[in-house]
Amino acid sequence: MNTVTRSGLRERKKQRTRDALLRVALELFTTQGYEDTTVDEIAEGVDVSQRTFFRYFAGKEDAAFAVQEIAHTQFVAAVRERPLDEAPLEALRNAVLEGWDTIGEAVEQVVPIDLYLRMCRLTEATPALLAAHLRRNDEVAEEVARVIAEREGLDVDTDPRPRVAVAVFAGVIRVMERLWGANEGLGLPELRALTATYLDAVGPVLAEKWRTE
Amino acid sequence: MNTVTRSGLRERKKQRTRDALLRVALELFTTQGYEDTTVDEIAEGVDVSQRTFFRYFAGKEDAAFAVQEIAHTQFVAAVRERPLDEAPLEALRNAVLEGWDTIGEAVEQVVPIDLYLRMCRLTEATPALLAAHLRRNDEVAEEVARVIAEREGLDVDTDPRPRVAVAVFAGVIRVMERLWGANEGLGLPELRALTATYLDAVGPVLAEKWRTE
DNA sequence: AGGCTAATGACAGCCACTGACAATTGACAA
DNA sequence: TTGTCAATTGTCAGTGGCTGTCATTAGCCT
Repeated sequence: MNTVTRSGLRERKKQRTRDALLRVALELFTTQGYEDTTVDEIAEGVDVSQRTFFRYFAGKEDAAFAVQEIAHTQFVAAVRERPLDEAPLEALRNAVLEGWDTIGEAVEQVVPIDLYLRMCRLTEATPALLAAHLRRNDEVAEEVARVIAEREGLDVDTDPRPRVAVAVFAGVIRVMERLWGANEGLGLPELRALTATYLDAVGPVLAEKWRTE
Repeated sequence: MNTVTRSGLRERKKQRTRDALLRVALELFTTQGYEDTTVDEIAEGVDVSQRTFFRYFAGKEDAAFAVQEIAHTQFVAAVRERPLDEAPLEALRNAVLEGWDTIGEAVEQVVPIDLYLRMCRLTEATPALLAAHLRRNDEVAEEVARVIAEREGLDVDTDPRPRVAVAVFAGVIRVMERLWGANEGLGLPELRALTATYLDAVGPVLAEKWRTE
């Protein structure tokens, strides 16, 4: 005769194991490098078998991006909730800037924010991780393109504009990521500012001539 | 001392081995899938040891992109040789369109062009390959950004415009790649036309409002 | 308490990839 | 032509990511 514990002991235990694996994984990745960290080390650090690690994560890579996925989910949701009177690129811009403001608390519920930022840097510096990151970005772009198309009442497979708009936007974000990865010690506020600066650069880029003399 | 004698028996033999490995690899990839093809199978198909395969290619992935790299190299070269009076995006556009016209002969010297096109489709459909492809694109983008910056006499680390321009361009190309991958049976001419169409869509995308009613 | 089921560990095996060393084979000069 | 040198290759052993299988453990429910 137990009060209906919505979250059984089982569920809580699973959650704790997953969190522990994630934290240990990111900690090891960021301190000794992604390639130089074995799954056995991670599992050992949480005192579970290697097999258990693979029951929680599809692979090493999956653990590396578990936190990033929070950011992606949040961004897509933000785009969905933008007022309909905003133009597409305006909505994307506002959504990403809003994201920089709220990402902190969202991430902090799983791992320290500092760990997340270090992981981002590592991604930029590790070829295998960068490749995976770009592919995930590509998937998010497709999802966002569908959202934009729906906002504008367009068919994403007929009208090229939604996908092109998102591609342009994603490209600029990517440039910003690269820049951030290259410069040591830029925090979230600087990131926000950089994003705005780079998005503002899109207009001038399309001008015919850049040279003034 | 003859400097011309690049054609030692040794050199020719090596070249033949490499070509054979490449052809067999792509043939197997495109017929039975990338993941379902083992390096042992490829090596066996050329009658060399697995170890030898890894002496010619850094990995399975490397073989999959050996041909694509020809296209990349050619594109970068084309951008470099564009007349200086063309605006940045104009130069990129012309370079890529010119690339579609000449890619055929360049590729055909190594593998049948049809094999290359099938490989491109496979890349789009195989997550691991798509990730690697996007990373390589990213590298090319950085290289091209430096070329554009030099053309315009700008410092690529100070002025955001070269990288942003290339990112916008690369984004549009990516959208086109995805579209091409989704539609069966589009050949090179259609690809060329699609590229032009999508590049033309960039301007309208930046307009404030898309909805006309 | 005892049966049911989900979570785990232990083990075997596949595949990509690497280092080391010995065998082979083209290149080149005596 | 032959012997020496260096490049190419094969063999073998080993590491690490990842999966299937099966027995064991541990939460849950009556």
